[in-house]
Amino acid sequence: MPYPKGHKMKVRNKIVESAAKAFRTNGIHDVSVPFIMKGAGLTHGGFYSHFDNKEQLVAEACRYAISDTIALLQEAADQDKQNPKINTVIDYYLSPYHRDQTEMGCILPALSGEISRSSEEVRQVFTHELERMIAFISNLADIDASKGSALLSTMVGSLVLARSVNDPKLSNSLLSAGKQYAKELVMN
Amino acid sequence: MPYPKGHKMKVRNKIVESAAKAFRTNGIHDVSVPFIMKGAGLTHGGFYSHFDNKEQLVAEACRYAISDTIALLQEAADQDKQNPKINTVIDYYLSPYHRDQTEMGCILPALSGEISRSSEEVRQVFTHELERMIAFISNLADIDASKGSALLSTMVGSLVLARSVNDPKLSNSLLSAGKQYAKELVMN
DNA sequence: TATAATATATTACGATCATCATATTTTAAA
DNA sequence: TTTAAAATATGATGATCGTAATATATTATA
Repeated sequence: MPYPKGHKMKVRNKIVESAAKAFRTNGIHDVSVPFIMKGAGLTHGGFYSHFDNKEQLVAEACRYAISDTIALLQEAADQDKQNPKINTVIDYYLSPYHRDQTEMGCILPALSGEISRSSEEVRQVFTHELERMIAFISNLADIDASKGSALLSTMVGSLVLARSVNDPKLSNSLLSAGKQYAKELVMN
Repeated sequence: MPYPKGHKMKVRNKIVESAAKAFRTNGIHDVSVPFIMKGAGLTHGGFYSHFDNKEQLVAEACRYAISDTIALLQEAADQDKQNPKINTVIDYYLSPYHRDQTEMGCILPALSGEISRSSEEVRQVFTHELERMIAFISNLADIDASKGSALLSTMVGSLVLARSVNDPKLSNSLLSAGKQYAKELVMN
């Protein structure tokens, strides 16, 4: 057996990571297989020994990206012992930093639009991961899933709009408004 | 002078309309110039006598689509004399009908993700139209622009998530939660 | 009806895409 | 050190893209 045990799996993970980064920055359709492979330090040829097609990679990259985001938010919540943890998460989520740092940011504002036009396979994965995200948020805020959904929707909507406008002042005000009313929603 | 006066302008408008429909259904990058022209009853060759490039059309289609949406929401608001008008708009915006009718629906949930990765020209137009949308919503709900922004964000976020999930029950619950808390936001 | 300006269609170009076939490199085991 | 399986790279295919050049069709005016 050539190549060390687990080598292929490691490479496969690097491809998924590269894709998850690239998709969040540039969208799904705008990112090519060769570009993703280059980001993983490879050439395009070997792609199909790892995945059946691009759509399969999209599904895996979605799963990876949401898990990553949940872990990141959990970490942010754990670090701050003072505020209600949900407030820390809201502040992080709707910060200028998160708005401008698309590469490592939440996948929901970056790709939801495209996902809604993707294959059933991708939407299936996305659905499952979104449920996890809603559960995470609701649990952290100690609210029911319905209220948690509305909270997440406000966060996602504010971020996606803040990212799409040209005017920094308007963008910041979208973030601020989102933060304020997201927190009020949790409390009332 | 061949062709009747204003003929070219009419054709141009048909191209913009065709693009606005196609983009909302299939995204910007996934829709080709030949496809748009076919939707307007033409072939692709004449495109560049109407527009400098595709990006210019994207900008015009965005402007057209948002104006169209505002007019549609205004009409819905005017028809219902009983409820607070904003509630009628919220109910329409977060209805299963609007979720499933992407072709004529609001551009914000459909294209915000892609717009945030578009040219300055497109983002400039989008910014201006979003400001009009916020003003319209705030005015209708009789709230300030900050609260109006948060309201619109909640509506957009709920719809974009409801469109991207695979499970009808989850999708409907995202709409319902959005409706409920959007209305509460207006009242409190 | 003939003409000429204008609008549209046909055709083509180079680039890039997803995908695949084939060649080359890598390295664990013999 | 050799070998052969496994992983990766190279190169090619057909499709489609945005864009442009050129040919054809249309129709208000003369």
